[in-house]
Amino acid sequence: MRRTKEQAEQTRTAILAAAEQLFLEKGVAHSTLEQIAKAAGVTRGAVYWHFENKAHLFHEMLSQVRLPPEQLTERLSGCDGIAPLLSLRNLCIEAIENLARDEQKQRIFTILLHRCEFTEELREAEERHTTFINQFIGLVEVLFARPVCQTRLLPGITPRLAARALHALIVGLFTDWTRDPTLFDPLSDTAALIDAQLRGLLHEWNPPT
Amino acid sequence: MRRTKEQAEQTRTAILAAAEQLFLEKGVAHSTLEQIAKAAGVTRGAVYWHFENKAHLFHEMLSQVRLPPEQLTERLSGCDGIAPLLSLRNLCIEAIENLARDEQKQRIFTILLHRCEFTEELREAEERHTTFINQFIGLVEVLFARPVCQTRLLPGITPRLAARALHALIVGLFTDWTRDPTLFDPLSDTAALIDAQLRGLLHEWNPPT
DNA sequence: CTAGTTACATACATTGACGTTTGTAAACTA
DNA sequence: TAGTTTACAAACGTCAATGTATGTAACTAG
Repeated sequence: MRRTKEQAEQTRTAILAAAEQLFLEKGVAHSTLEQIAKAAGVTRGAVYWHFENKAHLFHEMLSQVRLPPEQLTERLSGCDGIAPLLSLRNLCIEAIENLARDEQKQRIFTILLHRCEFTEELREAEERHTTFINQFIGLVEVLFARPVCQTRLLPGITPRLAARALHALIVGLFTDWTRDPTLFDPLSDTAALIDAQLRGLLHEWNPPT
Repeated sequence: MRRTKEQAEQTRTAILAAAEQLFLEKGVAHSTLEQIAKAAGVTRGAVYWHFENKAHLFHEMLSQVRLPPEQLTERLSGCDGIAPLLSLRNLCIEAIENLARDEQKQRIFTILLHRCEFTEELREAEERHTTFINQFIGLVEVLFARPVCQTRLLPGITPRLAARALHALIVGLFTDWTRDPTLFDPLSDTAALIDAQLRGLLHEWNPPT
């Protein structure tokens, strides 16, 4: 009954897909490897063959959507041109719209935000997540601190505060929307929401309509 | 070894406190009743005497900080006076500042946001949570929809969108801050952050300094 | 063609968490 | 003050989940 290499790869992705679904439905801690195996049409033997344990399986699942850190840095510090703020704005809008379009990302972010406890065994995954977030905030702060940008910040708004505000809004939108997708339509409302936030942070923010 | 009534109440609160601490450290699903009992200086017998099971214990823990729905309604629809928007603004600021001052609230909200999976057994708690959030958003939307307020909304911003934006910001700030309390100082920065958001939603938002 | 390896399935042993039951002193109550 | 109830502790039985070990058929390299 041994499978060929590409068949093995298929069962591996089947296990990942089943885990995704079960984590979403019942939470990470409450999903058992037996259930995952069954949902994938295999036994636990297959799961243990492809993954060390549940934590590693979870980790591999996250790697499917996590964009490498370099890419984020590139995108954010690459906003060099004439309009770094506009680039940042478009990046944020893109991020949310991508989430709205990619169903797998939706599932995985829903799991991250609502269906998992960051405890000891998932510490590695948590650290990656935290690192990513801090990197985002840091890069945005640096961007806001550029002379061209900083002069446009309204009184009382520091680069650091602006970066925090923007990230909080994005996280909040993700959180609310994954909890209840009928709350708003990311594909039509995101730009207005991001622009509203930026309008409150900057002088004369007039983005393209 | 039987205790008096008030001693019994003490062990009850001791169990709740121990649960709070353990949920925070290891997550809800990964905390066992045995560990909780031990941390409270009792045995599982005491836990089962005071609480039906872990889900009910969790629920009771939440009830310690959840303000009753009527109170929220009262506060929000009670913003009748001359300046409903200012009342709303102050309410939001207060909420975050309260969190910053009350360590128990911090722990419990951290658990809610980062240390629990909303699965079948916690469904009741999740529903209460969701209901509360939806009520908040609904009430804020109604507030923004009042003629006095709606005329001040910037073009492209509907009452619904404004309510979503405000809630998303607050949730994001809670989420980010409970994850890393060094990110900003709620007691000094909150007002600026809320005002920035409102400034992006409304005409001529000039809050008191 | 055959040895070795791969990709699993199956079986096993262990643990641990839960819920329940029983025991029991001390505190109430009449 | 005797009986009753309270507030637990301690012991029991059960089951589910994990990790591991073993079995095995098919693929593959030489």
